[in-house]
Amino acid sequence: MNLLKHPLLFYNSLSRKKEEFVPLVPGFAGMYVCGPTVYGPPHLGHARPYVTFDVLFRFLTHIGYKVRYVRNITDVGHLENDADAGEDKIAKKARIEQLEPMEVVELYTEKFHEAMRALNVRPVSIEPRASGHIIEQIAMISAILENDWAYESNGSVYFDVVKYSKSNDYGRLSGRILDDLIAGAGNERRELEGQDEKRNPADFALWKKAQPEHIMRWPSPWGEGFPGWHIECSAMSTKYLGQTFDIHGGGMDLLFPHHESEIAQSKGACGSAPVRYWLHNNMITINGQKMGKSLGNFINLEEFFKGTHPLLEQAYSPMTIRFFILQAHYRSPLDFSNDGLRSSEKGLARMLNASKLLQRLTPGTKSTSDIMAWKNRCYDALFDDLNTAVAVAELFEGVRIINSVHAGTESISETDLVTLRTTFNTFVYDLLGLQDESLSAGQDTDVLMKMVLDLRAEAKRDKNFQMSDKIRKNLEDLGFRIKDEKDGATSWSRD
RNA sequence: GGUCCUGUGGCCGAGUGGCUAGGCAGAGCUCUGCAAAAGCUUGUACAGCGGUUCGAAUCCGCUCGGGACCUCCA
Repeated sequence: MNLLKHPLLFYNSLSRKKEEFVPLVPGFAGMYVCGPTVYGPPHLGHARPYVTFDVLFRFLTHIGYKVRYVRNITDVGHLENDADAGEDKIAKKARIEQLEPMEVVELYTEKFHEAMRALNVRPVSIEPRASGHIIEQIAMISAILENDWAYESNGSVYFDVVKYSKSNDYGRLSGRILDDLIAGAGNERRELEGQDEKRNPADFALWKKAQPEHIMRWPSPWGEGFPGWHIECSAMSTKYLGQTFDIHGGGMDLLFPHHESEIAQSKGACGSAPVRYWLHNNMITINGQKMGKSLGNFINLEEFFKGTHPLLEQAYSPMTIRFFILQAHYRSPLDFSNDGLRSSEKGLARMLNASKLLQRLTPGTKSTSDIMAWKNRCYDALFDDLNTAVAVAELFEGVRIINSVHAGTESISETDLVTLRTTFNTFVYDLLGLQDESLSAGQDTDVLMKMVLDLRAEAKRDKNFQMSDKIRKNLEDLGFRIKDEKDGATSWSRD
């Protein structure tokens, strides 16, 4: 089976339906995902897109694509909506903590990377920083100005949405109608600084003049300032993936205005639509409400790993979080709950246990399950809009087969066993990116455990169950769970 | 107010015009010195009300509930 030729479907936010993925250049895939704004610690909401698109990255690579995956670090810009409107978020945080802005950026960039490593999110191909691409952003703004899609006003540059929309479908991606935006602008909109500089409230900033209190600032043809809220992604995706590229991903909350503006900027600068397939993951909610920085209801990933947040009844390991996310389809909302996380934790343990069992399964003469059909269902799930939820369900069918063969109620042929092993391990470890966190016990522990279990086996042979049970109990108290297998062997794992 | 999404068994969560999702929890049985695990069996859900259809949880309409975006946010 040539996996590269297999139809791969994506739900494209632009067309609002599933489309077959056809890359711009056969065999290559360009992918851009909006990265984090590094002015705070990463929270559960961050985990979703980065885990989701990590799986996509892994899957595209697995089926034979040469993938360039670009995910930015936003370390400049973005206005705040409080009394200090107009001030750079990062600058504000810096002032509060008495740090240089770049110190804040470094701190939270590293925190982000730590969390990603813990979640086994693979490093991306290129991770550009907005602050390192000021020149590119200025160049793009200049191009937009030259094409007359923007205007300068009091040291700032704004994109002329009204003019642009006369010959372009501004609002197509987000399903917005410009008249509605303008109509709603008068009452519902907050008083953002600089509104009076705009020709129309729907216009958005490409470059903002720096206020005196603004610490992060760069020189530009329009004076000292900082880039607008959306231009970095356009500039960096263009630089590393080209004027038009295959896949752009991000959270649904970025549809408008961020991604809508990206399209307008790219068309304004280059004349062509930047993205062929727009993929958006849904939100993680808490008590049915979006978990987000602005709502203040987020739980940091570190708090999950340590169980330190008041809403958490226990700690949840990175792999539990990852598995929890993958058990839902990326376009569905996912509600946080202790019960949900706990069931994911148990389910994952069962799956990884089966994986260990699989390595020492012995083949029989024939197979009682259709392994090829099962394998195809696993692949079909991911080919159909990256349905990890269905893939996980199929893997549990694999778990059932593995356990049944081990228990002797089913059998498997030698060739099917090879297929089962390859497919199961490929999906669990390579594609879903799960890992067994209990395996990192170390060689010393292995040796010692073997000795202790040998002693216990001896006690059992002597029918000294009092002793064997005591050993088991003591090990359990130390966090080691042991299990007597049917074949007389004893396996162990860490809690 | 506008645009869009959504409502599935105790909980979490797939999916589809007619055929088993899956996980967790629960019940029973089997295996086992005991334990743990595992296997087998079991629950017959799709917000409500209409309509289309031979047949709808799946399509359409209405009602009710929840959410996202419209302002930085994954």
